[in-house]
Amino acid sequence: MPKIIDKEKKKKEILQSAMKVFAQQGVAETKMSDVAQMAGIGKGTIYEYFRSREELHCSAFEDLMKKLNSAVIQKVEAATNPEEKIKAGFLAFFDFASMEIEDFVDILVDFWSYSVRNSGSASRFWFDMRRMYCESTSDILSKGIEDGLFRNVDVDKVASALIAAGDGLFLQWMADRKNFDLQGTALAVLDAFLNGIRKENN
Amino acid sequence: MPKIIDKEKKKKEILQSAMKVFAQQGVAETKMSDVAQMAGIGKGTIYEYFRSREELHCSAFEDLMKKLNSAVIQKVEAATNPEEKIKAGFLAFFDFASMEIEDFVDILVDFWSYSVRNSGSASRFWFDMRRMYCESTSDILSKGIEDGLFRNVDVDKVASALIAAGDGLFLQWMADRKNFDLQGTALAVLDAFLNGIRKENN
Amino acid sequence: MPKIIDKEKKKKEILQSAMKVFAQQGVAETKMSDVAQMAGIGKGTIYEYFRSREELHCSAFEDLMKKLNSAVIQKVEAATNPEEKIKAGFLAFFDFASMEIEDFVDILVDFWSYSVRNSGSASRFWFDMRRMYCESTSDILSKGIEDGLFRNVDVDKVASALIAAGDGLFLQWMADRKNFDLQGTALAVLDAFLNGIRKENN
Amino acid sequence: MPKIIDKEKKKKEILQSAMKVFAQQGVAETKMSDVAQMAGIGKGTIYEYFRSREELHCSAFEDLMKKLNSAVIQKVEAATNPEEKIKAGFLAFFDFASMEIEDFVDILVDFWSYSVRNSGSASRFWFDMRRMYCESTSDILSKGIEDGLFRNVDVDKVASALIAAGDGLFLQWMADRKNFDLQGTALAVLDAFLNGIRKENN
DNA sequence: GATGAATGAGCATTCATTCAT
DNA sequence: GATGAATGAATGCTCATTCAT
Repeated sequence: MPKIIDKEKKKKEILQSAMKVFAQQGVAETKMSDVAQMAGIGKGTIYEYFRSREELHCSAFEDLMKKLNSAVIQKVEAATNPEEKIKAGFLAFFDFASMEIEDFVDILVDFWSYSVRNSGSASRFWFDMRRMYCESTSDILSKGIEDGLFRNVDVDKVASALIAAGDGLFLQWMADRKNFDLQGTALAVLDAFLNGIRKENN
Repeated sequence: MPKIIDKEKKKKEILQSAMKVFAQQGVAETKMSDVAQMAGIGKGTIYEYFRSREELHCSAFEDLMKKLNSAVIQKVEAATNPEEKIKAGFLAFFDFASMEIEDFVDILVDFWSYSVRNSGSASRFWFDMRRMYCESTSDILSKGIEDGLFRNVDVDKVASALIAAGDGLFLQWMADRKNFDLQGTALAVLDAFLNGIRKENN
Repeated sequence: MPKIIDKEKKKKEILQSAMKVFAQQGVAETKMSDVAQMAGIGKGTIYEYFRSREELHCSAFEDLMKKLNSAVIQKVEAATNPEEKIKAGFLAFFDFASMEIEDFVDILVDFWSYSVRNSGSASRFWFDMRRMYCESTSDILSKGIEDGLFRNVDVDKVASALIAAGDGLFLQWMADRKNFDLQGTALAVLDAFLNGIRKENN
Repeated sequence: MPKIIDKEKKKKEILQSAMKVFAQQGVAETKMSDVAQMAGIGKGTIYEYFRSREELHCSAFEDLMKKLNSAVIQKVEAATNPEEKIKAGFLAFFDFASMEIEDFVDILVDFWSYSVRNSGSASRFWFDMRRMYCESTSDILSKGIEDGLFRNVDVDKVASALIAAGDGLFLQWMADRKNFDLQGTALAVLDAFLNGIRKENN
């Protein structure tokens, strides 16, 4: 079934082009013709692969989330103890953002903006991912408490706090990418957090 | 004997209506006619008070920032010691968001989205406010270290982390306002932070 | 009845202001508010004196025509023989244009444009004036032929030609006021015309 | 296999429709939707071929000027002696106006009006054409003087006068097309002019 | 399947006119 | 009478989407 493979491949190419344009000029300012031009195809062709502008937008979001997700999971699974897993997951987020998709980060805020207001599939992706991160972080924290490494904190809230700080740092960085020391501040945040939950006799 | 109108007052009324509509349907989706209808005036009247849609949008942003700002400052100044000031400032942000302007919070993400991409006056407001919060928080932290209350942390980074966590929590809450315990999580975040920087013998 | 006099005076003031603005920015680009501002009055006040923008425009045209008309008639009547009358009438048109209303000439083309397309009162004014000039010129020419000064030309057509040349010169001048020698060319035109109709033994 | 369209041809069709509407209701009163309706296409389609209303207007002007120009040049070149060339050029203008584009002539005054006030490309076309006519007429007059056919007149001024008379006649005709004998008056004007410059012993 | 010409609903903005004061 | 705040009809232009080829 070579045709299906081609279709999937072309769809991805269009998506990549769309994300490039989304990143360069913002989702709101991106016209279907811009995407077509960037992809080197005709405007109509996009509609062979995406039902509408909306679907293209959601697909781009979904794609971004999936990539981010797998990057984080991979790092977390590679780490060997709770504290390292927390660190790995937290930093992986920023590694991904600043290294792999450098040019695409701006899209995220557009997506956030969009997600807050919509209950569509795009929103669900973000929401689900966040919940997953929280749960995953909670589990790691619970394991750490169980292992006597962490104080007996409210794991759900601390997880939420950590994820929240991650988002917030990201936001700050986006607003001032040139001057904001993302990695350094992220490490400081981690340090503050871990000091806050680490058992004192450690 | 011409009609005498309190132009400033009417401008504010229109701004309030605009913010209501921005909050309900998003900045991008808000039409000038929606604002006019919400304000109970004609479309043309808006242009008597705001040069353009853009100016209306920026004014709304500016207004929100100013209100938020003064709310936070007031609470911080009322607190008497560094830890209380940190707490007061952090929580004031959420009090303001969830209590005073409840219906308007959605606008913030739109503004964030807008600000990241624009270097116009709207962006500057957000950026300046954030910098001010960071500096103000840094000062409080320094004072706390000086007073022997906090560990000798990198105040700028911790301040950044705290602000970041605040933004992130806000974002999470916005995405799931019904289920997310903003106040509780905020307290947990604060607790984690303060535990992380508080001198252990305290 | 002093009030009526005041009304008439104010109406004229508004008209003058309107013509100034018409001349500066063109009839099409002139807003009622521009006229009001130029006249130093409120927008609404214009409507106390003119039923509509249209009426203001027509009145301006009418006024211009009347002034031009009386200037020409005066010069013609002051001249003593047919050739001098022809010269006087022809040149009076340009004297008036370039001296008395210097700043207002641009309005004329707008009026022409308007008149061609409309059968309203503005159009009629121009049309009637033109007809009057032609008739008056024809009469002078007839008198000249009768007196043995001019060849036996078709007076109506020559009159038409002269008026036409006058309009055309005016148009050329308006298109390039800095470089076009209106008086000189007008004299050359007159010379050519008069040579063409003058009895050769003169 | 995309639809292949003769873009140039369609652009001309739209231009023709635009000129029809311009002629019927004036440039100022013509809406883009009127043009679209006349052309039997959608509003948006016009913008596929013309960047803006302004460009459409200029293109119409340019087109008219070019057509008029080539018509005149053709007639002049076909004539064999100076007097015939002068006649041919002068009458060609009116032939063209009254025969070939009958319905479109009204546009000219709008264009004149527009050109007087603007220094854009539309204005330049008119201005350049007029200058060219004057120069061309001057050359013919010079040749006639050289050949001993014409008196030693100021060729530039006489040329200007002739062109001016042409424009003026045109204007008169436009104002009263039904009753004004354009051809007859034009011939009378020519006659008057030629009599005025012709060497008396001819 | 691919295309891009065509479309028209939709929106920001303008401005002549009105009318309450 | 004078005013100017208010209005909303009107318009140029955009762009997602369609569909004939």
